[in-house]
Amino acid sequence: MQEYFNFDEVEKKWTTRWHEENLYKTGDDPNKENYYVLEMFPYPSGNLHMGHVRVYSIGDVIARYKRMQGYNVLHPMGWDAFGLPAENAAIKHGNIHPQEWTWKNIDNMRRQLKAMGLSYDWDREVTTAKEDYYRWTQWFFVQMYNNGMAYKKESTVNWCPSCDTVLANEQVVNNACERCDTEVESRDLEQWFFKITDYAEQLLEDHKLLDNWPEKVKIMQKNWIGRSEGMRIKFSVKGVDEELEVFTTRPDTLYGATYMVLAPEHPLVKDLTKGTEMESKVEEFVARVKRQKEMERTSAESDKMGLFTGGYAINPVNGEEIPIMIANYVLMSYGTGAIMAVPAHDERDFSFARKYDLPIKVVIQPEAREEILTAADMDEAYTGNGYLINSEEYNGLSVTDAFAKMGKDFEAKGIGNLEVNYRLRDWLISRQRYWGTPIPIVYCDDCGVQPIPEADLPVKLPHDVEFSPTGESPLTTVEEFVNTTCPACGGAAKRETDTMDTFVDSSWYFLRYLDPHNEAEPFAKEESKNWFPVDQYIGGIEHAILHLLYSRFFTKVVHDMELTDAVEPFTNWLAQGMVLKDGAKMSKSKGNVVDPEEILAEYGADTARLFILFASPPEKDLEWSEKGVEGADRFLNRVWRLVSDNLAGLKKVDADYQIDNFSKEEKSLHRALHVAIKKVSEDVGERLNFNTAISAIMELTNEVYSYLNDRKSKDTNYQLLKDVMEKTVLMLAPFAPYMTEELWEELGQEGSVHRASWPEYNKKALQKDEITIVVQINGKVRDKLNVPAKISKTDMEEKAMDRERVQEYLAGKEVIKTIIVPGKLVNIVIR
RNA sequence: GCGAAAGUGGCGGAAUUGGCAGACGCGCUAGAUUUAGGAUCUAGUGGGCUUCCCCCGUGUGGGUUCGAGUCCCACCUUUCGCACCA
Repeated sequence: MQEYFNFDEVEKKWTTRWHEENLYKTGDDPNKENYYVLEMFPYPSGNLHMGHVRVYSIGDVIARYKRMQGYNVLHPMGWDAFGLPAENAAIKHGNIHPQEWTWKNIDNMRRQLKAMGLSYDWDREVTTAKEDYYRWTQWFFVQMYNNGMAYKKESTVNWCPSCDTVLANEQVVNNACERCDTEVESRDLEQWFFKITDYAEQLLEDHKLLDNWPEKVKIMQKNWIGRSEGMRIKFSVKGVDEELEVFTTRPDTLYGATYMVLAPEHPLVKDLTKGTEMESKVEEFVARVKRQKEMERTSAESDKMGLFTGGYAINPVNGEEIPIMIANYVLMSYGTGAIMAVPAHDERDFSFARKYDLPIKVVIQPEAREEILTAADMDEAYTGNGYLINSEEYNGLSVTDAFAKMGKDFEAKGIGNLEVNYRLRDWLISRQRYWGTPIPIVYCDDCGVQPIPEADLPVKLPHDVEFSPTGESPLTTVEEFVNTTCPACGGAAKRETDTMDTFVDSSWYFLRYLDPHNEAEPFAKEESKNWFPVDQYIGGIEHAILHLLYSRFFTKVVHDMELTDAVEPFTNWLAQGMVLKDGAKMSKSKGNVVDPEEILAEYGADTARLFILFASPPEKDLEWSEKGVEGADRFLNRVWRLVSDNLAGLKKVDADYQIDNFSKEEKSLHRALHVAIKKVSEDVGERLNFNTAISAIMELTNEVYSYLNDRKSKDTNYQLLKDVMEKTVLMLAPFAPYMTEELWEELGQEGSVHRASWPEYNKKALQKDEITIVVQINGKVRDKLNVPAKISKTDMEEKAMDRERVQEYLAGKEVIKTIIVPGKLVNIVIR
């Protein structure tokens, strides 16, 4: 046996054997429970980065641990292979096709993942850009078109001028493109949408089922969905035969409405101003607001701009005539695009009213205030609780009671309806780019919009395309693609040329893994019963809204299509932290990138994995440290040497012994073993705290070293040592799969360590004969003493009191009381 | 502005239920081994001090408690999310 761990040799040896034995094939033992662990699949950029190393190391430890625990484990890997960088690379380099670029990257990254020793079932590899996958993405689209979940409409959408395509709302961050950070523009276009808003309530409601999701992420999604309860109230408009509807969360302040505001895009604006002296002014104003960037318009700090339209609305409760304004701070995309303004009790309305000198009428009186609140002494809106004033029969009611009573009354009188509104918009899925799933729709002059029949799927993405971005989909230039026949009438028709957002591809890949070779359906329902939902999902928090919300939506759609019983895709989600170097995220521009390939070449996969799991708990950010990597390497070699140095002795015996006549040192080592098993099992299995699990194994290893050092001249108990080493190797196996496999073989074991059972601890072995208790005087530790483990409370107190040191402290003082925590401490309170 | 999380040695971090703060690792110091270096092993390593005794110590200030890193209140700093959504 080598004296040190030669990772290169060992990795080569076991990579081959594992492949030959198909060791990580998904289990199908009917006597075992199933467990599905999944990490977010990568975009094939070409090379792994440290973030990948971290997330896949975490997933692999869980997969390996669960296998050893006796589960059938589904642990698959694939490629989020459609997307812009492939096209951009093609444009930049001129001579490489996006497909070729992608396939090449996948090959390289697959090689890198394999080098990391990850236990994937590669037979289930899924690639979203392959026909056998996107065919089913299209199939889902057609199903969704047929049940009304996919539809086309013209609206104002976000356009990224750098990516030359529209974006979904979720892909716009601070008014900039989530991918390239370019400021987005608004365009009015006809686009395809998924009706995610139909599921707004359920997406919120079902957060309840996601106990083990980070609270933060649920809050982010909740904010994004933006549910608010309120009322839709109808105002009549003076002199115009039309009603003006507003949405408000404060119907209780209706008596305080002193003006109305329409979004500049509101259709009523034209009706109100047509032919009036205001017409040209209003038109000018609308044009000005439209020129304003979305950012300026929707930022809380920016100035509110408004203009009187000349029209008046009638307050339905008291008949008051109130002026109708238009203003930039009211958005057409939320609610009805119009509001009733209650400046006394809404901050935005207040600042607008002050700026344009509009009346302010107080209708809520703060409970705590003695004198009556008036508009004159307000310098900000009062939005808190209180009771109603200036509101006729509702005077004196609390805000909550008024809301309830007015809601009921207004509904009865036909003034308004209780309504729930959401900030969430439908998901815009069309993209004007080449490298994506074609939308399976044709347009026929006679039959209109026609989905492609199932039998004709996939609509293949043509290969030879001039894909330089022009703002229109590159597919429009491919005549063989565009010109087709109508599936309904057989006449000439044209294909949809937009492709789908790649987030569509990744919204259901976790379902395809269940049954990746199924040619008849996206997956068999039976397989979803076996494996779905994912028991443990792992990935970056940057997808808190995007991918995770879309996947939840998709799962609910698939559920309602009766293809699965599950309503949520990911039972547990671990959001892993970033990998930092010098306190900052690794990036090319900062020049602080550490290439995983170099680390693997220098230290091997086991060391790289061990370090990245040891340096920090998985959900926190991790500071990369070359010294830390060396430390991990040192530890693995310490374990290796324990086996190699004692191999002769270990080979002679079995791990079989009676503890009854163990020496003190042997007992202590035996106990340390079982303490470690308990700790590691809990940390890996329940807490997912791999850093402390590894430190527990290190402590055990340190115990073995001190045991061997203490006994230099005496006999080593090889039976015990063998047991300790076997179990150390088992516990280390999920972290360092190569080295442990080699040691397992050296220890004379048959079969793979990764098919062996996880060790169990013995409760009895954890017990101590003698324990150390602490004696405190007034809460300060003053003495420690060793006592039998089974000592009674009174004996504890007695022994503590007997101590010389304690007596010194007690001299001349009065003992007020003593607190005794069994097995831990005695605290003597003196005065 | 609102919301959430965090703040512990020189560094990464541990302390799971209110009970010995600093496990484990890095770094550092000393010793052993070695021709030397590296590697390895052993011991030490929060600060102070009248040095084996005591005092101080988990962002700051207060509080609850026999006892607080942990609970409560106020504040500071950092990170993240939201930010005219009616």
